[in-house]
Amino acid sequence: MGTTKSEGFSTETNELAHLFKALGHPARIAIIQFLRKQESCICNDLVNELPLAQPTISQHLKELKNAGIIKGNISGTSICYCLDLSKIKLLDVFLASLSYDQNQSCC
Amino acid sequence: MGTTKSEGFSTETNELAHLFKALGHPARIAIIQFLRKQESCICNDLVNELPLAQPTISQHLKELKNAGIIKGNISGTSICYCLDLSKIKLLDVFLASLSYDQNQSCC
DNA sequence: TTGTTATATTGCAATATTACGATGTTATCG
DNA sequence: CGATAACATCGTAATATTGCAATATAACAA
Repeated sequence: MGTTKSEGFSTETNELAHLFKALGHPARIAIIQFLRKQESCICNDLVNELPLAQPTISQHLKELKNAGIIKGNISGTSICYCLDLSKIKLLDVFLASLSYDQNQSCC
Repeated sequence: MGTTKSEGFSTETNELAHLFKALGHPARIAIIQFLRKQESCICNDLVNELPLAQPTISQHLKELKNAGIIKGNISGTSICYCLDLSKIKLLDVFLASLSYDQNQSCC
């Protein structure tokens, strides 16, 4: 155990969980907030922005890329990372679907 | 290590990460999907719906409650769990804020 | 070539998460 | 009262995550 049991759940459920999990770390939220703030999406100075060592940041970027939340292009010596809005939209749709039902019958 | 470093990040960043993390497991997504599907929000038969043992489900419910995503009221022998939409809305607002900027200058 | 800059990968220690059997707890039923 | 039903909690094994130093790689500059 320690392993997440994914067999009994639908593909959609598993994908949503995987995306949410990728966002479930302050460093990764901070990366996304920084990307949003940036004019360009080149983020070479992330190391100076976050209170984490360079390998740790690299690891978090990898996880976000793996989940499909950001995409990166090599641009000379640095790398250009940008948000992939299609995945964000998936999450947005899911969360929005929760607000429609107002069966507040007991709570 | 193994411990998440939260000191260097803003309160908002940490809270968002904490909420997303709570959603980062298929069982917890399934619980929320089930809550959405239900007419009433009494969810005593979650044990029959999910491919997990009762203590495991109880643990996941606790985590969702801890994050403030669901709230539970005792109702006789069973417990009534419902979504707390205010937290959902926080996430919704964050995700929506990512879609406004269209600085697709490189990717 | 040598050096520098930007990033990735490896390896590991510390800690967290997941899952579940066993066992509590609490309310209701007979 | 005792039995049952619906949870919660405890304890623990297996595995995952986090963070970083050390090291590798790759592109460019001098």
